[in-house]
Amino acid sequence: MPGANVPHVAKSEETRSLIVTTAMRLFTENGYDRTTMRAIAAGAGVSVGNAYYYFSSKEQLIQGFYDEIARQHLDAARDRIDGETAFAARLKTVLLCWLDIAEPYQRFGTQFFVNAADPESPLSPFSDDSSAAREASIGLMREVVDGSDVKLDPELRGQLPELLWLFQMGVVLFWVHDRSAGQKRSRMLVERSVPLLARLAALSRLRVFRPVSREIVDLIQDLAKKD
Amino acid sequence: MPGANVPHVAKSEETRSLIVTTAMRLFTENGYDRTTMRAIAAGAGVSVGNAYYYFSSKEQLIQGFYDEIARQHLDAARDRIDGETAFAARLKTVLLCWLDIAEPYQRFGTQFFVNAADPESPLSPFSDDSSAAREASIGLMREVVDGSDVKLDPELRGQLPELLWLFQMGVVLFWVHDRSAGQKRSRMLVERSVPLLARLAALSRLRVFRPVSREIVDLIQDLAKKD
DNA sequence: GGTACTTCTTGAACACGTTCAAAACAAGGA
DNA sequence: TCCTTGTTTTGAACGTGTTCAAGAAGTACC
Repeated sequence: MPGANVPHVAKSEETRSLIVTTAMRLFTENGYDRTTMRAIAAGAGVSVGNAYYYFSSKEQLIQGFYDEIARQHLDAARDRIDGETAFAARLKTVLLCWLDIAEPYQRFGTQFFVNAADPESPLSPFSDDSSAAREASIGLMREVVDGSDVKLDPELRGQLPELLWLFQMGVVLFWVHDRSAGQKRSRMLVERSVPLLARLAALSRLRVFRPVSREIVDLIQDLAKKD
Repeated sequence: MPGANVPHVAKSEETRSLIVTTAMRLFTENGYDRTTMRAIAAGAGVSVGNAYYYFSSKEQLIQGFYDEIARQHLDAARDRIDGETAFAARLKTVLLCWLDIAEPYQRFGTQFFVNAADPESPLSPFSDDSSAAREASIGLMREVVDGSDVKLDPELRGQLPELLWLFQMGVVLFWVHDRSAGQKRSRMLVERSVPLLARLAALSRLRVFRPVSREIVDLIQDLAKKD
């Protein structure tokens, strides 16, 4: 039973965290590829085999790190959109907030998202292993919509958080390829695409646009089935 | 000077092609990861070092293969859209044609596109090394637009081929993650999204929609600058 | 305290992609 | 025929991620 003084459990958790901390430090210092498992183990003062006892692969080591970014983003974004009621402003804030938090890690974040692009990898944003993080992110987008005063086709409203999450994945994809200073191209993408999205969403209530809007929602729903 | 009977040059080219052929066979048989460079070399009856004399890496081996798919797609798609004048039909045909041609290779195609997701990799669709193939694909999309009778906002018309190419990249991304039999989910995506795109494109001429449409085009143009 | 059981740790060994110095081969000129 | 120069081929060796049998350390029960 876990308690305040159960030394062996604490020790184990300590070793685990020591390994992941060392790994993150070395990744940021030298990049993912140039950091070897031997170096991580040596830096943490354990054997290679021990690192593999806690993490099943080198890839796995960054999962914890990914969770950390996601957690920071949720907290910071919730804080920043509090009180704001305009849909576009809320969405823009959430996305820019992600760019802020992820900025220091872009260098090896790239490597991370390359691994994540593998559909077989548990790091894929679409995988079962990522479903908790994914649901949390979609939940944030739901807050963005629900906390705003935007008027929407009700059909669209239910689906919108998921669509916004997909859009965020698109922004991340762009960010991974973004080599501009301070990722200012990614910021431009957000600054300018968000108002457009907001206008498109508003247009969804127009009669000419409605059937198209409905069909888009239907299609996404069908594609999401059994995935 | 290359001629009909310059045996040593022919020999070199023969070895190169023998290696790539063997590699492709083994990749399709066993998958990319499970095929070792040693196995490829052995299968081709050469030494490992020799394979590296012709191809600088294992990744590089699939570049030739990628070019082959692209070439087949260009030929087959041009053939299939000949005579068709409806924009939606032309676009749908081109995209479904790609799915047809790529189908046998989905198994290790996945691995290929994972490598391609790395922005640093020469295999990235956005890299300089891929610019020739990229331009060819965009050119095909231009044929799709120009050979059709679609009426468009002229601002949009110039940019549309590039946008359609981007859309195709999106379809490929979906396809990579598609585990359904015969990739029927990807086919559904194409079948149903293309008519929607066509309707959206047509809507671009409506007064309410125009400013939005213009801004989208501007944004894409700015984002494409110096990239 | 001794004994069985689980958790944790080790480092040698393996398989793979990749490199490289050296050898083999080809071709042209003396 | 021998020498020179450039191309092609070799396979041992290196560095890497990963595995695994073995042992050490800790825990629980008698």
